[in-house]
Amino acid sequence: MSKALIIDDEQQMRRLLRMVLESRGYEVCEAADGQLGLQEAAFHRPDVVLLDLGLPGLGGIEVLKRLREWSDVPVLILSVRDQETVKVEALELGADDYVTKPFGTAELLARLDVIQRRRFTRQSPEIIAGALKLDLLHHEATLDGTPVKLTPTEFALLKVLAEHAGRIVTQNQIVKQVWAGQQSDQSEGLRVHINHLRKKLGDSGPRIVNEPGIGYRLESE
Amino acid sequence: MSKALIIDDEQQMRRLLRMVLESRGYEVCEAADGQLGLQEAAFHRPDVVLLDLGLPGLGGIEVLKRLREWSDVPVLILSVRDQETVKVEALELGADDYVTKPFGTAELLARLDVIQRRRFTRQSPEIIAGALKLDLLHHEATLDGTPVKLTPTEFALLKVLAEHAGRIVTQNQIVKQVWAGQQSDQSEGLRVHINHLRKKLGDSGPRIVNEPGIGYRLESE
DNA sequence: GACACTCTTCACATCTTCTTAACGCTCTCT
DNA sequence: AGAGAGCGTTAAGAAGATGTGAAGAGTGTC
Repeated sequence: MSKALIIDDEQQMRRLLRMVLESRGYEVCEAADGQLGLQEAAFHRPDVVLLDLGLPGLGGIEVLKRLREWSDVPVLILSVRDQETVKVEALELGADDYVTKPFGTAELLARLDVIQRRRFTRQSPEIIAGALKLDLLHHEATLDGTPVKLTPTEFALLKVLAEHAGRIVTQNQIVKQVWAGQQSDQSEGLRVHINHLRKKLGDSGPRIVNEPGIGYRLESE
Repeated sequence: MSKALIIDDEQQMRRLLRMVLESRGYEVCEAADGQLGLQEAAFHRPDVVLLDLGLPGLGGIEVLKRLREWSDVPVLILSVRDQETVKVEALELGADDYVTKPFGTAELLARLDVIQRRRFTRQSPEIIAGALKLDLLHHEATLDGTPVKLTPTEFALLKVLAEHAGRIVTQNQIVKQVWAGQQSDQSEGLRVHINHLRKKLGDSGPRIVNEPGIGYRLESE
């Protein structure tokens, strides 16, 4: 049975969520503010976290940031409309998805399913983008079946791009995910590694195109 | 209520499908060949498409390919046995699932439910104003589904306008939000960027209207 | 210690984007 | 009609971002 942690300051919302989740077979625990939420997360080790962005005191973003320092637990953001900027920030920090209040229970459960399933699918860890295949388990990359030798950072970088193949990935997002937990500005080195990747991928594979001022995109032709 | 589009050349099959779908609460529209199907899809914007692979003229595969050029709508393939190669091709082109004729209504509805739910996967925070869509996470703008290339400031500017779509935004407000944290007076350059945006949005998209002496307004329509 | 490998840093060339300035148009007020 | 304000449009230089090669620092292996 899966454990879910609800971090929300409104008691009414917590009660609603608990009902919905328990009816789906989740084991539920609650926290009324960010500080308590982090403690609960550390203690109960939930399988999924539902996090309200509009927390008093320790804000939702801050909670997510600290949580991500030691945990990969899937996080579903609960937000109200017109918090677009905050939502973007949350997703960049590694939140898995979000729902906008007020939300339908069907949608909530569907999204929970998705991010839970993503967890399990990671056990057959492969990312495929056109002719490119990344074997996450063995840290091996193949292009049209022939292996490509990549260094650890190159692999991590390519992984981020391939996960969002076809879409733009912000330099911020890349740096945050590839050099997680480092403070020094790596945006310089990013260019170099992109350069190396492009050479190794050659002409046959997917192209890494730059969107000036924004980030990069992996084009699977 | 969800809208479903049936693309099949056999009238009998269309009638059967319509009955099943309407009993489930779908709003149904039909097309007897691929060409019409694409037109219907563009016009009615269905939430799900049921596509027969054995279409005369413009084949099912071709229809799917063209559909996917501008739409992410979930597609359920209807095929007869022994079309394995074609089915694989369809799935690779972005079809979501298939049922083999003859099929049971229960199975059909079940699969519809599944691919409908998949619509929820991975939501990005976005602003929508008519045909225009701004994906804030990926910094991507699309007009009727086709991507529009915007520079960072253009994107920021359009974001401010789209957030208040239909209402007037003062030049002051625009400048403050787009060039936040800069002191130099950008109200000159604003005109230039508005000009660029109008060109890129073209005639099909929402118009940027000037309110003399006040500011600008995005007319969604 | 020599070597191979990787990551980072720097310098410079190249390209994109931003800003500035200039000019013409339209509208309003006198 | 003329003057001025506000806006649309265009072009060009400035500023900024990216591509690319190479050199040095750190690491682990033999």
